[in-house]
Amino acid sequence: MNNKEIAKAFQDIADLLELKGENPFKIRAYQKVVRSVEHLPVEVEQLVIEDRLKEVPGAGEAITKKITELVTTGKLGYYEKLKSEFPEGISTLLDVPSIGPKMAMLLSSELGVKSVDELEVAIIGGKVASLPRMGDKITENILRHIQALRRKDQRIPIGEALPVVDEISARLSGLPTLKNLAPAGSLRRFQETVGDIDLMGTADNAPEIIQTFVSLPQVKEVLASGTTKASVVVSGGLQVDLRIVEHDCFGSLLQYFTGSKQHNINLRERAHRQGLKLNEYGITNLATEGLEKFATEAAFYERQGLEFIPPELREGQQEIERAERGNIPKLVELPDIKGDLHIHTDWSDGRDTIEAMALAARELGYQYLGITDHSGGRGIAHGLDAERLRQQISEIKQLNQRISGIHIFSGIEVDIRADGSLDMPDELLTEVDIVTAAVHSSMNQSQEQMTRRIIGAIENPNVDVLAHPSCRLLPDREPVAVDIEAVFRTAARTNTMLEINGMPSRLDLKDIHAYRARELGVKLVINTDAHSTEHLEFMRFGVGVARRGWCEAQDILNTKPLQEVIACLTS
DNA sequence: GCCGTTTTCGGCCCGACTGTTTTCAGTCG
Repeated sequence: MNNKEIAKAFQDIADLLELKGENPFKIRAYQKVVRSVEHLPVEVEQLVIEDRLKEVPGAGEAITKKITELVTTGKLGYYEKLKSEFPEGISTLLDVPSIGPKMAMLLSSELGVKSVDELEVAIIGGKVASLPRMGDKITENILRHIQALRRKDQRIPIGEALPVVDEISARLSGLPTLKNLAPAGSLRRFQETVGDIDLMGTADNAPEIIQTFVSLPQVKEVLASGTTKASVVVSGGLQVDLRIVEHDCFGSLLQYFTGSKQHNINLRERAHRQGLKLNEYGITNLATEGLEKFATEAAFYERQGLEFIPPELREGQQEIERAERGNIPKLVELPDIKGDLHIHTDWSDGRDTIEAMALAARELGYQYLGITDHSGGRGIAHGLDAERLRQQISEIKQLNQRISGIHIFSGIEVDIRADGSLDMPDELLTEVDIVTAAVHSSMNQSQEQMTRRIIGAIENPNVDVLAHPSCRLLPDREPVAVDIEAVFRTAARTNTMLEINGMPSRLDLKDIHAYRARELGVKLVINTDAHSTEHLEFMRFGVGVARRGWCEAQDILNTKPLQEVIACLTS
């Protein structure tokens, strides 16, 4: 049973306990464990085997026992019993925003409603509005939420959200009185998907700023517009909120709206033990009731005796304990990156020439660029065969003599065939500077087959890097079934690097996998998989994932200067 | 159900908003 399934079972337990009206703190305990399991870099099954469940934040004696039962038997008696106490489907009502446990139970007990569809019928039939404490406004609101739920209203990949923010920020940053404009929320934490966008800033003339914001050309609909805050929907359906606040509380406000929820809960619990109360306006000393304000987040954390915690780490894992000890890593940053080692050109399925890509890379300040076009393999458009790869190697040699200021590595993204063999003869792989291996076909293999296939490839001494290891595509294609832990252990043993692919639809390795690979001593490389010069900009997405994986520059090959990379690739 | 620089019981993050209420419960982030 994988972590996703375990998390779902415990989320369901939390929902049912809510419907039951259980102690809210008990419910919170289950929810905390759900979030922990979702962020866990290792499989819970593995922790059960090694008797290490106590390491899961929030798992105490009772929940540890329940997890063990669920993992070892595939069933959980407590969960089954709980489910039997409620009509099936009732917890799906909780998926509708504005419907909580109390209302769900009321709808179920009074009207027998147990699905969103039935709820809609009941509302239209006027049955819901006649219930106690219900009125037309509530039912209209529920209907709106049901329709939004159906429309799509799902979370948007960060690759789509960030450009929208950039565009809006560029427009607003022209306003001379607006300061500190920054996104908050899951976008700032660089989660791979975001629900909506929260922008924050400080200004003396908030109403004017808000007016400019709601009048932007990309705004399709204004949901709310006040003197300090506005909500709009921009083209593409994304909701964007802008909040203008006083300069002197900006630090605590930004911290509050950045979250995550679990991080903030943990932080406040800790503050409470110190006799302090945290809120978005600052820190209150509970004894004196005096409020201290903070213009920056760093000062806000410092006042609590904590090192600054970068937003990407604020997920309620071990970041607060680490900050207490002054032990927060110096995370890798975009300016640390000195080259890109996985890109495509018009020799295979890329758009631009090798030279155009190299010049664009030089423009970004890079020292090197690795050309890794596809091998001919199974139907990949214009893949290189042995003969064309030789030609390309020779062209790269000539280009390196002609172009200064950037070094071009020859390379190949060689296909890992279904049987685990590579789609290019070994003698040719020894002639290129960098060999990147990747799965592009037969993705439905069993976990056993796929694991053997990938491990076989990275055991080949000519393979330097395993590209996009899970092969997932956001938002639709699930990762292939593979024992990722076994892949990491093999990569560590064979000194094969794993890629963090920054293409927004991939982000693969993902954050928690990057964390685990690094922990096991695997060297990582952040690439864009660019198919055109513009795609080289995807590097920031890869860096964002690496930061969420607690990676420092030293963990990443392409933060090294050219000579070190050459030494690494030839060793 | 968890957890401990007020420890093995008695606490548990904090505030805003909304609708329906006549003082607050429910929901959300």
